Amino acid sequence: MPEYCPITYSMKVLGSKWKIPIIFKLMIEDGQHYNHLKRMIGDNITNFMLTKSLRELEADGLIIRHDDHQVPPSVTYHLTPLGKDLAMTMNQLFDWGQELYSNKEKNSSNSIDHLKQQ
Amino acid sequence: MPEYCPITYSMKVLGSKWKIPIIFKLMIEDGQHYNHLKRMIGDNITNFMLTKSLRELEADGLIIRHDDHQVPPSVTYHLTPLGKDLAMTMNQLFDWGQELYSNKEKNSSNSIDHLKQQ
DNA sequence: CGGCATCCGCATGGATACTG
DNA sequence: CAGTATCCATGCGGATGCCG
Repeated sequence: MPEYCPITYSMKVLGSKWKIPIIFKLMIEDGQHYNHLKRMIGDNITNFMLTKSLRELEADGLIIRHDDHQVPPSVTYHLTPLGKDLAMTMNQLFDWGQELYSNKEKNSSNSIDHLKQQ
Repeated sequence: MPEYCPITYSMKVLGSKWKIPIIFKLMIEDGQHYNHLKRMIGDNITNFMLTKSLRELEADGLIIRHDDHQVPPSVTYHLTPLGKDLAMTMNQLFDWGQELYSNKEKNSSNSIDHLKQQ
């Protein structure tokens, strides 16, 4: 059964744990090498998950894997136009995330204020 | 350890399976009753998951639960301003999802074309 | 350098039955 | 009508080790 809602479909493609960080890093600097990407993400991603995520992003047409066929291996990853089109949406999600966060902070401090008044 | 990236934070809040459909339905028609919402989503969501999702969305400040304290029970769910602020982002994700989908279709038909040429 | 193979724990989500 | 309470399956993601 196909996925009819484009939003749900987008969430499926972007929703796994490391996809957004990867795309975000490639937006900052396109054409990064595997290990450079890994270091930028923070080194807490395993090789397995990084490779898996990159292959899926490639299959979904968001990035392109460029292999120089050298020894030692040299592979770079680039955003496709489709991948780059995510920039605007990312910015909006970023802004909304900050709003969400400050909203939560506000609620927390309200609870603290409530305690202080006792 | 807090979540420092607002985008990743947003994805955590919106990422579970039924959150987006729920918000989307409330955008179409705000103030829906529990069972009406359930029917609109398609009846394949269980009571357990719907309740769980609604409670989490409420805790995150995206929706408000309004209980009329009647017998029989009458409960409606409304989007908060924060929830409504998602509309623009949703629209962009919708457009991008369609782009993503047509991109995939194109690749599929290319494969078919390739086969046809043999 | 840029991966892949394997095993495994745990969280997410589903099925079913029951209730104020 | 609007939920709860349990139990259970699956799959995502992590840990570790090996490879061309």
